[in-house]
Amino acid sequence: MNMIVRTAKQLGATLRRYRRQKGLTQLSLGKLMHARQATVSKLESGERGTQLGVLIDALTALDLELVVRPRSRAAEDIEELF
Amino acid sequence: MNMIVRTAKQLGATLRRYRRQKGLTQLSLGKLMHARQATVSKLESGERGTQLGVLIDALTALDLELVVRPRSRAAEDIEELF
DNA sequence: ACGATTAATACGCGATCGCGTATATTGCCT
DNA sequence: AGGCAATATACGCGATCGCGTATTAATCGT
Repeated sequence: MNMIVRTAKQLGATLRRYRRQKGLTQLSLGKLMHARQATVSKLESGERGTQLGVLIDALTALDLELVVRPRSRAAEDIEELF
Repeated sequence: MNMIVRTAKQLGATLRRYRRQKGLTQLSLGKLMHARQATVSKLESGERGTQLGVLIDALTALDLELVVRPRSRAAEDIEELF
């Protein structure tokens, strides 16, 4: 279940999905990454203003990693799902 | 050439690599994404404080996408390269 | 339907962003 | 070595972050 992400909203939605999958609440995840529940909320809602560090901390806490790669044509179909 | 990224520094280095590969300078990329050359510089240097929107704009301008996925054990070996 | 957990939003604060502009500093090429 | 392009830093400014704390609003299970 690897999620392709091109926008802040997609990124937020993806993180939320992984968080829930791990049975975490915004509060518990926030504690893991030393951030407030409100901050997690903003990140997941796809606010572009959020700091990069918050994203990195979330990835670490959720045991996720990023792959950066050229955009794939195939992915464009999937994009609609968001 | 898909880059695995777990830290802000790795992310910056990866973006720089892709930018150069496309023959762009920080200035020209900055114009594409409506940001200053200095902002691109900060992003590539891996400053965690950079805003998420800047990253997204850079990905768009460079025609890149992100894949979010569980951390792979194998990737840990490669990590040292950074 | 109702209480309880979870998520979204608010206020004031200090810190820091990206901005325009400008100036070091570095790196490359002949 | 010299000169130019590319990158890193700096200043002041307005905007916005994440923070602590708290309060709505939404979601869930029974």
